[in-house]
Amino acid sequence: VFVGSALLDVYAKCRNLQDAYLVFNKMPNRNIVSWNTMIAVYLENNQIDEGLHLFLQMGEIGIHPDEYTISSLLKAMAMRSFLNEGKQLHGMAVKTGLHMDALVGNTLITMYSKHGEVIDSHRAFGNIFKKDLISWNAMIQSHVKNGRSEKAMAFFLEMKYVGIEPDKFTFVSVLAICASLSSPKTGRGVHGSLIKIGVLLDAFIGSTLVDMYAKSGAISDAECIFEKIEHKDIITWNSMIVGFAQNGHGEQALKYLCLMREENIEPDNFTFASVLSGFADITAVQQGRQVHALILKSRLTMDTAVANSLITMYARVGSIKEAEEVFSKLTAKNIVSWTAMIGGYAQNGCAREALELFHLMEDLGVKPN
RNA sequence: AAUAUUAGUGCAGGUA
Repeated sequence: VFVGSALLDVYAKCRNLQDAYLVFNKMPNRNIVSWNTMIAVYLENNQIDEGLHLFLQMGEIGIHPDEYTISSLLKAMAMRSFLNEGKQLHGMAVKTGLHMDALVGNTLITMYSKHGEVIDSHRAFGNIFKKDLISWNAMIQSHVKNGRSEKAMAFFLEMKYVGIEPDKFTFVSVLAICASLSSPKTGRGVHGSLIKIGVLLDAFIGSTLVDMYAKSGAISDAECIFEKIEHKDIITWNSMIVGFAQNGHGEQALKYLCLMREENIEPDNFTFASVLSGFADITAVQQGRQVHALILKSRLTMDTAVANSLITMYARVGSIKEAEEVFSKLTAKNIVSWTAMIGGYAQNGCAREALELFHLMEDLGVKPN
């Protein structure tokens, strides 16, 4: 059984669903770990129904779920449209007392948070018998994601007060608060304490710092951190590039796009949307067209955000034709696409076109915001 | 001895 479960997990980590199921099926004896592993495999591969099915099967043959079973299911229920199922599972957990378990409780915090239910999230936190570091991290993150910076900060202070040492997960959340406050002072303080504690400057924490300083308008601090990060990943580069773009340094953003390509890091849609938005401010047409060409040449399929940036950029420089072309080719238009194009017409004195497009949008059932 | 829970980046419009 042990070997079988281990093997199962190996296939699971290799994303080999069929082989994992074969192993599971051929196992002479299955224990709770075998079931948990197999259920988790399905859930992680987005086969939610199969996962739930297996969960029911397990119950039918009289194997009781443990905290691992419940938490992996709850994690999957954090996705949209699964709130009810999540609540049912929560109910089951309460009956068996598993909701007081940290593993289950932590997952509940996150599940409710992702559904925007901060109060239930907080309740789940309160019900955990022995709160651990992850409980606090999840709770802080829950508040951050639901736009409650002060609450998040309060939890951060409280956790330190009760003697729990924050880790890099904690700091990522707290730095996100600082970024949203645009307060370099607070950010520097937090930065100082994470150094004190000895958190390493990896790509994750580094990118968060770059983002925080950039959003606080301290672009030179952001650059300074950026240089110090040894293993930069794509998000590190993107954070720096957005930083430049949002602080009115479109040229720098472009320069860093070139630099990252020289380092053989493939720009993604985030990169391009950021660089282009930087051009919209400085009305740099030629560079914008170059980047546009670069996108078309690359393997990347541009997403809506990139197209929207192109529309805005072309509209800003008065090239309505090019904006229209991008707009018409864009299949997955969202409200931003429509607003950008309508606004583009308006700013170029095409009031009639703007109105017509607005009506077309409504006719297609897109609601204005 | 095998399974598990928390973290980072982008696009339009808005009164100083």
